Amino acid sequence: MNFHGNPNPTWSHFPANIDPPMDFELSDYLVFDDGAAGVDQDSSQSQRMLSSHDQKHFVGAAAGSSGSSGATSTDTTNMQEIVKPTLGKCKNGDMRKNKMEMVGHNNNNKVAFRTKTEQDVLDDGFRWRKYGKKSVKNSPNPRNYYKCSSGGCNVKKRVERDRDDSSYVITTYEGVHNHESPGVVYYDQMPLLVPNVWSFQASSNSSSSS
DNA sequence: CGCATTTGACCCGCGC
DNA sequence: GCGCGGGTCAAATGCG
Repeated sequence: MNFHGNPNPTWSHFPANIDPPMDFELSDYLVFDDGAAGVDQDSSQSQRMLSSHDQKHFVGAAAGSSGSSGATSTDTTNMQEIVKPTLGKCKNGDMRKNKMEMVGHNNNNKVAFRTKTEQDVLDDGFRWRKYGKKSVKNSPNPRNYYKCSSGGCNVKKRVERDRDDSSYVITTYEGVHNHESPGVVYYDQMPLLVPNVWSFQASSNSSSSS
């Protein structure tokens, strides 16, 4: 995959007041704090069930466009809603703990998006290296696993198509980038780093909710 | 040549 | 204890 040649914008770095020039539709946005891995195989179920949840926030503040990595094709992007599930399913963070460890608890931040797009992989401005692909039982579509290719950055990402509506892609981010993205957007002299936004949201959510 | 992708094997947790 | 399912590794391969 190529994020650089990808005509898609870095859709995740969203300055609040910029029109999202994207050709997909962000349908749902989930924040999983406290390391709860509720997204997993239940991702589609989660957000579906979450849609009935009353904690919804519009994504406007975290949405926008980056336009740095070549936002070209665009059409309409409708940010719909942010749902904060705060699920507590917590399976386990990393089963291969003997081989790799979660560096810091930043990795506990999990965010899942459901995005309406024809593309399999959305360009979020970061460079991802695919390290696995797996067919999951709940979905006819394979799930792809990516790691941030930046050294020292242990952010992971899962991408799968919605089993019920293949026009939707469910992207799950795990962890927070400890670096700026190649496609970082400077907005008002401030680099907008999506992971930071997520981190902020997640932490603020968790902190404020308690 | 370096980096990304592919893909089968392996590991681990969980449920029965 | 065993099987299943999900997640990760790592060698091979391809591409720029």
